Amino acid sequence: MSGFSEDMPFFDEPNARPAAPSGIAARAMAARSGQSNAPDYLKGLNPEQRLAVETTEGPVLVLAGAGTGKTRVLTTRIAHILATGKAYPSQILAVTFTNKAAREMKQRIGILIGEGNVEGMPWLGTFHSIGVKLLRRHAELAGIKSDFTILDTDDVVRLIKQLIQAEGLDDKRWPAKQFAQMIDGWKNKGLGPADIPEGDARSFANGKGRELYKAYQERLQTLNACDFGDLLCHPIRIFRAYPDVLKEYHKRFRYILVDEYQDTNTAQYMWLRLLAQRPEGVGKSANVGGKPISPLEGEMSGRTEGGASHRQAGGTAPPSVASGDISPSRGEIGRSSAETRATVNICCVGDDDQSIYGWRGAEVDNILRFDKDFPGATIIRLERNYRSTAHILGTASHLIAHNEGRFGKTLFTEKVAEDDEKVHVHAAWDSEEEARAVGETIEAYQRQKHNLNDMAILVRASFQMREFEDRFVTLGLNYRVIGGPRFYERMEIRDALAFFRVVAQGADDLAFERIVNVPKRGLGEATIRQIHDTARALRIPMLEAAAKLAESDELKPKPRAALREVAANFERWQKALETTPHTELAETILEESGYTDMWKNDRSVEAPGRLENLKELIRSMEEYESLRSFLEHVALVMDAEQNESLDAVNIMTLHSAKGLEFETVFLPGWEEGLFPHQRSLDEGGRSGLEEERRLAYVGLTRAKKNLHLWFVSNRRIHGLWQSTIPSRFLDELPEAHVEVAESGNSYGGYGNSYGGGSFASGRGGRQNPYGASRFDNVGAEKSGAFSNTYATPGWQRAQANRTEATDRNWGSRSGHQVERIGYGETDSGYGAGRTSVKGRTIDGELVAKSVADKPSAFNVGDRVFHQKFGNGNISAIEGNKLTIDFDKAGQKRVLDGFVTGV
DNA sequence: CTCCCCAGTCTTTTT
DNA sequence: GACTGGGGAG
Repeated sequence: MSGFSEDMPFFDEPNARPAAPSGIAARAMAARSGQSNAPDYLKGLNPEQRLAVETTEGPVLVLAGAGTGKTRVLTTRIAHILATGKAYPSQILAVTFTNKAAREMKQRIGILIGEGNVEGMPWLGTFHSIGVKLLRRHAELAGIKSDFTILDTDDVVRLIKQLIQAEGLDDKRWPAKQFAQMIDGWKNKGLGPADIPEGDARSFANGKGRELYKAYQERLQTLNACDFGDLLCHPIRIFRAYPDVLKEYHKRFRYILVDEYQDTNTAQYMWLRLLAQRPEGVGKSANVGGKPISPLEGEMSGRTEGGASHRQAGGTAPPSVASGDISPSRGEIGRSSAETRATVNICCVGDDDQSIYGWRGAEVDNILRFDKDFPGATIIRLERNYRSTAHILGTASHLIAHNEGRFGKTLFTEKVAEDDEKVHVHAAWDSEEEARAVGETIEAYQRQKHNLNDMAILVRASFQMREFEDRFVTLGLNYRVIGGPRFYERMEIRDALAFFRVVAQGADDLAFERIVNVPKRGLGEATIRQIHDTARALRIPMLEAAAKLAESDELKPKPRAALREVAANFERWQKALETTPHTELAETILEESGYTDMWKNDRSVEAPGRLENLKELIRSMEEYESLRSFLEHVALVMDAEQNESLDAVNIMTLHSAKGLEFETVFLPGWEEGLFPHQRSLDEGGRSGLEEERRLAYVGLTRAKKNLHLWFVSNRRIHGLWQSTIPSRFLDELPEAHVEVAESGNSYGGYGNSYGGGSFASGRGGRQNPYGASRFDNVGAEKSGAFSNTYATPGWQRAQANRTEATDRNWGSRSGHQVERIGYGETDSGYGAGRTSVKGRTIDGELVAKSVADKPSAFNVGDRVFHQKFGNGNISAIEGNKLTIDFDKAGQKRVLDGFVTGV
């Protein structure tokens, strides 16, 4: 609750060190009393874990393989430092990447040392949230005020677009989004406008890249705003320019801990180095290495002057250039006697094999280079896996062994049960069958009393999710999608926040622009430009400018009145800010602005959900003290909460599955082009492939007991059906631990080809790896159960699209009986829209049979129920397509097979 | 100023 | 196939 503990005076004392045991320490000692043995919190750790916890001094790298108790080590280590009185909670810097990880750590430390004491850990958080904290304290050193706003990606893109237009450039030829990504990339490397490579600068906006970047930074400054990258880059700049400030933090942070170190980017690396790198060891070794300031300083100046050449020489890993500079001096510190090395107590935990974020700037090199960066580092490997069966581990290890350039770890487990199942590999004809078969497998597990919550489907790309969702809706199987669009990224949330932002900070022009004309008030481009110009000319915020304009006669009556109302509204709300509780005020704002009404009057399907989200937003505000503190958290912290109480299958991407574990895991889509993804191969070459392989490794190691991989022969990509070949990763799995499904939910057609040594035997000159006749036979045996697969739009279209080459594979299909057709809940489902016109030429007969021969059993006015949309009344019928007015979801067109009479 | 249609895009994602 | 953003028509 009190955020003041960090400002406790003892930091000013030179050799401040808790002399007497603190409350926690005392308690830990009490726990230990009576036995000379380890305290409770150390019990149950294996020897390696314990070493990682107890090696508190000096640099430590913990290589923690999947499922080896990484978080446990991290949290216990903190507890240990606290309990032994080595530092106060406020003297520990612990950084994570995600809020989720930070939250979990806080919670688990709380369990170890008592809830109340975690409050005293103000420096446990994400890189960004700690960055904000630093920046709020020293904002003026970065040229902004400490109440700066944090812009998210959307704001940034809009801002850049304005700048591009202001430069007189074509914003179509030079997309703002692309430039935003470039800036992000530069900031990930810690590069300011002056530091970026000439080539980069030239490649955008007719060579104006650098100017644009500069203009962008200036604009941020005048807006008193930061983007996410600045939250790291500003502190770095401050630390470098103001050694005194840095020194303050050197004194403060006795212990530094970093989670998921393999995911750090260059900027985060620099940031850590600055904080970990002590020029002097507690008063004694000021002249060791002869460099009073962090050696990074040298790297810095080098880069500013000869940035371009430096970068070329350094290739993709600029810091390695720097580490060359650093190592000698560090070496001396490292070798110097133990008493002077109260310096680099940094502990990084990570797994090079789980580095999957190279594409957003993470440098695996950071972790691979750790012992060079921090000479004398202790490297501890955690290889004892507590999660998965031997088969799963064996499979994952064998796969990842195909990568070069890794530390090399071999996970092992001690629990080997005879009845452990091997890893299953299944083949399916197309993605729909894949979804159907996975659904059946899930239901089979469910019948064996497995919880849906313990099962997960992990996909490579999010478009794969849809088919599973569709299938599960028709099955009535509960599922939850994890990691979709973030709560605060939704339009209504962002709109609402924009209102709040303007109220809290009248100078927030971006927010103002977002909502001046929301709901529509007839304030178009022309009026807004006028506000803009006035604001620029008078150097005042747009809100003020709007108020001024409303009082002048420069506007036509209509916009003038509208603007006057807007200005008056904000003035009123800003006044109320002092007196009204913030949740109440928020509600008032949304009411009075007409925003809630706007959605109430909206007939679209999403409207009710949006209103619900707004309510949720207000509800979540209650946890915060003020509107301002809420806004700060919402920018950084807020994410959609999931309904944990519901028993549901989890669907998510492989990326968002990192760090999670499930009893049963399904990994669909193991095909060349999708996984490994073609674009990774094209853009990343060999290292791209290796990152994909690590992603596969992450996927495999999520499973505790049951693991099912799938690949299909046909997949629809960008709306087109394409035949695919099995992923090369399947070839890299060890036969001893893998079992190719022969029957059951999958067609067994592939079994033999695997037995022959390769799934992908047909790769390259692939004629017909799935063997048409064999496949047909299997299909025929099961026609009763499976035939409806071939009535799907995908099938229809595939037929329409078929070519000479694929023709014979399809040959005998069309004779199958059609039971039900199409997707249920999308209006654009089967038969609707343009494609049908073309598609029918070939499969006209089939369509005619299945659709036209089945007149709808419903009548206009009937009350029906739909799995996804709930209850509604039929308002029109056209063949088997029903138009239904749903009570909640609004009007929708749906096929009759998907509703039942009520 | 607003609405609608068409064209272009479609890996992964945190903060 | 589906979604977004821009341009053109009303």
